[in-house]
Amino acid sequence: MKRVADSTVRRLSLYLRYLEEFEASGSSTISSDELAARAGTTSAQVRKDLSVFGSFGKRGLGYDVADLTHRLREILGLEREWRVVIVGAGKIGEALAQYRGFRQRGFSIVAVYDSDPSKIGTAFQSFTVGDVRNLAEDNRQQPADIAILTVPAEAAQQVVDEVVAAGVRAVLNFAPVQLQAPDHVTIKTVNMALELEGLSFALTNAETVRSA
Amino acid sequence: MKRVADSTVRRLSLYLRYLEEFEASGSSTISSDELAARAGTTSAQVRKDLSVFGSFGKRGLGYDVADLTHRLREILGLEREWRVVIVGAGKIGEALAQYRGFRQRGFSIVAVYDSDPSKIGTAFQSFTVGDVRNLAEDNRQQPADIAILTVPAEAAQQVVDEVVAAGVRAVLNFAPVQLQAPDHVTIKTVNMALELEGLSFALTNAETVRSA
DNA sequence: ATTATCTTGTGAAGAAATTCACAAGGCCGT
DNA sequence: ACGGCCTTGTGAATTTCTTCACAAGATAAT
Repeated sequence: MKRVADSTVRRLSLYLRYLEEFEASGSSTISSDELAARAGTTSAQVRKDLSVFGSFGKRGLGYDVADLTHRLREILGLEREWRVVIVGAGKIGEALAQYRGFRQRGFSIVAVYDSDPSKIGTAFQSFTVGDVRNLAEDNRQQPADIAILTVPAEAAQQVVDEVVAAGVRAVLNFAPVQLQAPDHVTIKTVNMALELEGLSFALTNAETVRSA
Repeated sequence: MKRVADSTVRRLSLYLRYLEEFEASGSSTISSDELAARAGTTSAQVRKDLSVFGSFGKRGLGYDVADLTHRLREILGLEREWRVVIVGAGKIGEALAQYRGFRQRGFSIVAVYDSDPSKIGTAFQSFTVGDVRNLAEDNRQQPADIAILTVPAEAAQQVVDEVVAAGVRAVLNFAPVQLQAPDHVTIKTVNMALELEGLSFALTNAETVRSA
C-alpha cells in the first residue's frame, strides 16, 4: 500500500470534524462541494483524499454522512480508545490534562509524570503526579499508546528515550527541539514559538512578500 | 517579489534556533550541511531556503554564524518587539501567558482578556484579566500586533472579528475551528486534537501505510 | 423508458516543492 | 602563484501535491 501524505491525514481529520457537525444538524447526505466549503478546500481535493482509502460516495448523490463519518473514524483509528500519558507537570501539561477535546475524541489521559521531586506526589487535576522513573514499570500493567511531552527542551530527548523503552510508539512533543527516535516511533512536534515567528514574518513582509 | 512558502518560513525559524545554539557553542562559521543535520533536512534545502532572500554564505567556507543569525532575525521580523494579547483566560491561556519561550523571542504579552464576568478583574500570572469588550479601546493607546485566541470554539469567530476591528493583523488560534478574516489578516491555527489524530492514524496504519 | 440533472471517481495536466549535480568561487598550504 | 580541497548558489531534473475535466453512474420526473 502506498504512503499517505501527512497533509491528507490532516484534512481527513478536518472532514471528520465538519461531518460530525453536519450529522448533528440533521442532513443525511453531503456532497464533496459542501464538505470542501466547510473545510476550506476544493471538492476535487476532498474526493482525491477519500479515494486513497476507497470509494465511499454515490454518484449524483454525494456521501452518506453517517457512513462517511464511520469510515473516517475507522481510517483514523478513532474507533478505539487510546491511552495517553503526559510527561511534564507544568502549566502546559496541566492545560492538556484537563482539555476536553482529547477525551471527546477517544484520547484518554491515564497518568501524569514529572521528574521534579517537589511535584511528584502532588495533586494535578484528577491525577497524582508520578515519578517518571516509574513510567516503564507502570506501563507493564496496561501500556500507554501515546506520550505527550511538556518538559523543558533540555530534558525532552531523554524522556523520549524512556517512553520509547517503555513501549510507547507515538509522541506529541511540545518542547522546541528536534527529537530522535527509532523508525517505528512516530513523533509530532508542536512548536508554538515557531508559529508566532511565522506570524512575525507575515507582518514584517506584508507589503512585499506574502506567505503561502 | 515572489510568494514565500510557509514551509520555507518554518525552516528558517528552525535554522535560527540551531544557529543560536551554535553561536553559544563558540564556532564562528557553519556549513549548510551542518545546519541541515541539526534541523533534520538536507544541505540543498538549506541553501534553497536562504537563496530566496539573498546569498549570505562564502563558497568554500560556509556561513558566518553571527551574520546569518542576524539576517534570519531580520527576515523573520524578530529584530523588534511584538505586542501580543491573549484572549481567553483558561488553562491554555494561562500556560501561554507564562511561557518563557515567547518573551525570549521578542513576543511580549501585554494583556489578557476574557468575556466571563467571573474571570474579569481576577489576577492571572502577572496580569489582571480585562473585559474583552475593552480590547478595542485599550488598543487605541498602544495597539497590539498579535492576538492569541484560547477561547471555546463557539466564541472564536466573534473574537476574531473583534480583534481585527481593533487593528490586530495576526492571530494565533487554539480553538478547533476554521476562522474567517479579511485578506490582510494572517491566521494560524494550532489544533492539538488534530495532531493526536495524526498519531492515531500512524499507530493504526503502522503495518500497511506509513504516513509521510 | 427516456431525458435531464447531479455528483462521484480518476486519469491527465499543471503547479509546487525537493533533490541533484556542477560551475563558480574562496581558502590554505607549499 | 599554483594546486588541492571545500562549500556555496542555482539551473535542471525529479518527485510530490493539487487542480482540471469528463466519463460513468445514480436519481427523479414525466
